[in-house]
Amino acid sequence: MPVARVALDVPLPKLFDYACEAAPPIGARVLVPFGAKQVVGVVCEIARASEVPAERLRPLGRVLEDTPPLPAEWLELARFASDYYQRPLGEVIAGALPPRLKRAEPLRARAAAATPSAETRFTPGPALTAAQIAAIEALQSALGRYAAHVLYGVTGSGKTEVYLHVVRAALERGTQALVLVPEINLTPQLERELRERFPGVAIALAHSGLADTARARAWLAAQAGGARIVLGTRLAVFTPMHALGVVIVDEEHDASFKQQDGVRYSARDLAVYKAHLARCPVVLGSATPSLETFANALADRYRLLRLPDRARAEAALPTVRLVDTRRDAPADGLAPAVVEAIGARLARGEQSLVFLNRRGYAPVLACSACGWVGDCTRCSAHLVVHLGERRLRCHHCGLEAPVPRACPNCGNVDLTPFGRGTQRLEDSIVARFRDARVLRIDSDSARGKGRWEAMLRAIRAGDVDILVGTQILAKGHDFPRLTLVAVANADAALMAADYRAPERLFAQLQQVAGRAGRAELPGEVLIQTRYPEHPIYQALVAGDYERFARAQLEERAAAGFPPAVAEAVLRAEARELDAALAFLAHAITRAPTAADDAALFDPVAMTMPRLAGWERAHVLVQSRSRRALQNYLSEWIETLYAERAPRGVRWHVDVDPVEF
DNA sequence: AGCACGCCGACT
DNA sequence: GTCGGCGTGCTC
Repeated sequence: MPVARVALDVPLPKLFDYACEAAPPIGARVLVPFGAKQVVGVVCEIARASEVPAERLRPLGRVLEDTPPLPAEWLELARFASDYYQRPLGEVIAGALPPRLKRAEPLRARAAAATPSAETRFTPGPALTAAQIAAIEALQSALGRYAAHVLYGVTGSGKTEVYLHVVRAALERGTQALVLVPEINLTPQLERELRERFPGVAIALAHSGLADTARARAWLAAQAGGARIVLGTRLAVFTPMHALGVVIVDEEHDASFKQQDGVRYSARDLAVYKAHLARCPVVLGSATPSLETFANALADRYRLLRLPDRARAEAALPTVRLVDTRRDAPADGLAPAVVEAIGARLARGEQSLVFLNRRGYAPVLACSACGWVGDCTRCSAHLVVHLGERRLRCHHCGLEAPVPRACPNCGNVDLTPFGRGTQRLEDSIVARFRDARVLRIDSDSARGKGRWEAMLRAIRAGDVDILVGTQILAKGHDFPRLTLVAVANADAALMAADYRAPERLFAQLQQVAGRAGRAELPGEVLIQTRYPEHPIYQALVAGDYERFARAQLEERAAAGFPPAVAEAVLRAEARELDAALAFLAHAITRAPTAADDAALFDPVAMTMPRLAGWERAHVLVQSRSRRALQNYLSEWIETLYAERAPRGVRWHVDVDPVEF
């Protein structure tokens, strides 16, 4: 009797064997008895016999036939993620499946949609630049085989147009395209563009904003091949595809591609592997490629395609100027030079954007009498003042409290908001520019169905003079009348004790700077800083990402940081920090010895030790080679799985971590 | 992770 | 007397 080896959603690094009369297809969803319950799993292997004694084998429940078996290539990607990210296959599969398919109730078949036409219609776009044509030709010639490309194009250089042409070429070969974007807000705009340019082509969306049934149906349409284009966020990388022909990762440098809980995968890295499995090209697009990606390009593992100029001949890159706030002191957050520049735009009927990457009214509420500070009880963070709703909010765990009328410690009624968020900045800008139409855009003001889209329309229609916003505004949008970007408080990010901080700050500022002057009007960027001589700001003024990236890579190599080395952490979480640290101290004694190709560091609390009531600490592991790191980790955690973690302590491995 | 079983303290 | 605390073991 054959044995079905089934992946189940349990934190155990193994498959579970079930007896069956006839072997179910590999990749089938099945309902199986597990302990006292019936659970949904996925058949990963068929074996002739099991190591489990026959009397303990239970019969496979039933095969769930409302969906076809998952393709071998899909299982292969899950298996790769399981090995690379050191998580049991069952957990990887459970994290990859849309929630609706983790339930046994059959998904009702939907009336077949109109059959997609055989031929691909493509609405012509703007005339292409020579650089765009060269990039498109290079990508087209790579169709049908695996090849990784970095599309390094300055803001406004028309990367999207390159994507569209490559998607077209993939569709014309009868294959599908997978397009990943970092944030859910970026999907509507790209979806609209895809629908306009590919009329009649079925597009499937894959992101967490979809209803469960819609997400499952999109998944099935992609697997069956009816959906020709799949567009989504990081989770879309797990969409099974019938005939994948090209993978595109837009804004590939963006940290959102790294999943920060559960299976901590990088969708960008898995996208590259997915393309490898499908033998198709992958395009990693960015104006500021991640250092990992840039290093791969320099090492000729990825082919570098440059778009050095803006696509519209009349649109020049914005000039970047530093405003030294030691000399030009800001009032209410804006230096006189910035106020003057905004005033000039108002006079000319142009738009300004004031960028402040901190939402809320003020980041801290404090008592001037006794020094009390409004802190989150669950996180090592201050509560942020949201004045409109009169609430204090933790931006990490979502905890909310009313703004206290008096100091909870000493009763003083004079509580002071310290610092400045977008709400406060908006207030002072409204007060200063009385006749201007000011719009604040951050994830608070954009919440609610259709709000974000409506705001974008208002900006494009010219109904707004001054925008105040966070990075939600920074990505991928074209505002033709926007000619000034002022960065209110860039220096905050310089203080971060994180070797990735310079890279992130550069990318963010370059990104937001790129909103200025995308049409015929010239753009200007003003960055307020106390450290105008800092190399990051100098690099931004020079507009020289490549030089900055090379310098950063040298620094990283000299200091022994990625991408010169591969990193992972073993992280522990507990109610008390000591319990987490004690577990790690014990775990270290179980680590493989005699490994001269991996270095283990001491257990330390994380930079933000407490999150949502859990105290977090970790042990860093570094290695010259990814393969060696992987072997080291799997050997190590095999012993940890075999032991039981102390009560109240949970642990996981984070490979290629971005949070320390 | 769940969930069962199992052995010791304050209550319907 | 038993409800329930969480320690330990197991899930094919």
